[in-house]
Amino acid sequence: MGTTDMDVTVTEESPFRFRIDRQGAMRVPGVVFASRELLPQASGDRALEQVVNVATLPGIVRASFAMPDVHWGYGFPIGGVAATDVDAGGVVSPGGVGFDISCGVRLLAAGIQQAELAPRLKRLMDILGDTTPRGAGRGGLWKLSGRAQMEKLLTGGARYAVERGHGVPQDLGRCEDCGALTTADPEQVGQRAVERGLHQVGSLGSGNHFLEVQAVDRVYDERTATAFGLRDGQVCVMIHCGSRGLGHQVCTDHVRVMDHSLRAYGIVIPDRQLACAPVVSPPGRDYLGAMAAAANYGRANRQLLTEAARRAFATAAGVGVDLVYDVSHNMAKIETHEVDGVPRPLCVHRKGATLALPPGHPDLPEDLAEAGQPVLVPGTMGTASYVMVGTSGNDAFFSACHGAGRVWSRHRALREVRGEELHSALESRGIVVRPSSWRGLAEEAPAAYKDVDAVATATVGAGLTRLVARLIPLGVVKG
DNA sequence: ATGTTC
Repeated sequence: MGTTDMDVTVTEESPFRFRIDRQGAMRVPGVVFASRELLPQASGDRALEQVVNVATLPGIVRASFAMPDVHWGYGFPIGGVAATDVDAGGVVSPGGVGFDISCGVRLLAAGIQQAELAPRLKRLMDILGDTTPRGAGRGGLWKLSGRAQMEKLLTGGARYAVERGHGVPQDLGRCEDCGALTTADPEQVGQRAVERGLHQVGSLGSGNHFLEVQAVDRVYDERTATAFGLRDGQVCVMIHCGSRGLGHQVCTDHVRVMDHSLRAYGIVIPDRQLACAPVVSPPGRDYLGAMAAAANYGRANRQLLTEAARRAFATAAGVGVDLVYDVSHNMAKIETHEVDGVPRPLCVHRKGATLALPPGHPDLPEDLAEAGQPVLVPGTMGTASYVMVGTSGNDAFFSACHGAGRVWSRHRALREVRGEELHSALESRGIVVRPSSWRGLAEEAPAAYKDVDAVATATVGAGLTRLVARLIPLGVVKG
């Protein structure tokens, strides 16, 4: 038993699992999967107050969950998972998804081993650096002709990109939802969002987004790794990006609508950033349709960047690249889960958290049914990344962590780190870095993040996932 | 995260 300086009391229930008891307006308890060292208040972060706030939302069931990489975010914590009962007044909240709708990670496996690539790595990174659009406000690889074509992309996601020649059909079997949510409603994506998105398909963006060339450093589960298409020493590519200005504008627009509709639905919340509406209300349905459309934009974005990586590997190394998996870690989905022994339709918000279905789950595509759903956990520059798989004992609606999790603000990172020095330090360790800006590099310094190895240990220790493979960085293209 | 402050 311990009390934080923010007056949020956490009780250790079992290793890597802490409970926040119900109090005040909380409808359910909080549950935080972490070690004591990973608890957010250890770094002066107020995310546990946000876990408490989320527990007050209308219709929330089971608990307000936090993953080991949890940290402060807009309204909801990043690394937060919350499910509401659709048929019992449950709400959907844009803040529970985040501004970067369908931000996510895609892992590619190249047909080459680390040792074979070594003499050609610098050339590969030069090509990737030159051909991967990145930076705030920058354009992408695919310029859409106008709103009509945008609506096709918002409906078809990665599937539409592949139909237009940007990828191969096999890619779609390795995308969550086969590359497109069927619930998209492009009409709910405003004109301003469409205009911002027209020229950004196939671009990394900025902040923590990146394209990284990696090698499989260790395989923990040979059978599952093989099912995913991974082997020891293999070169991989990890792409982390989202829905750019389009997703941001969708979130902004619908937060405003819901902020104005709170009174009409009699919703009382402790923080305006939790603006929400019943899932079955017009603002709720409109947001979910727009969110799904923006999610499909994010998947198409990662599909275009995959094609750029394929061209670079073909040129620099003469080898092919296969998609391992594509996950979104900023999403809300209507899913069926048992609550008190009864299957219920729930709106599951995962913000900085991924779905992690266990082997045999009926929602898995055929070729992953036996292995389970891949969970992709990027570290930070110069650190490892993990591939994990879902497990059946996961009571957080089959959810898992999404990365290392920030501990320093961007402001503090800029005070503590110089981009040029970080670049030298990484290059001296043999990691080839192609930055977008020195400032951006400093903001994303490894010291600004939690230890991804500790996050992985806590995630597995809490029973949320099993380890499959560990990846180490060879080269980074920074957004 | 974000045409990095409508």
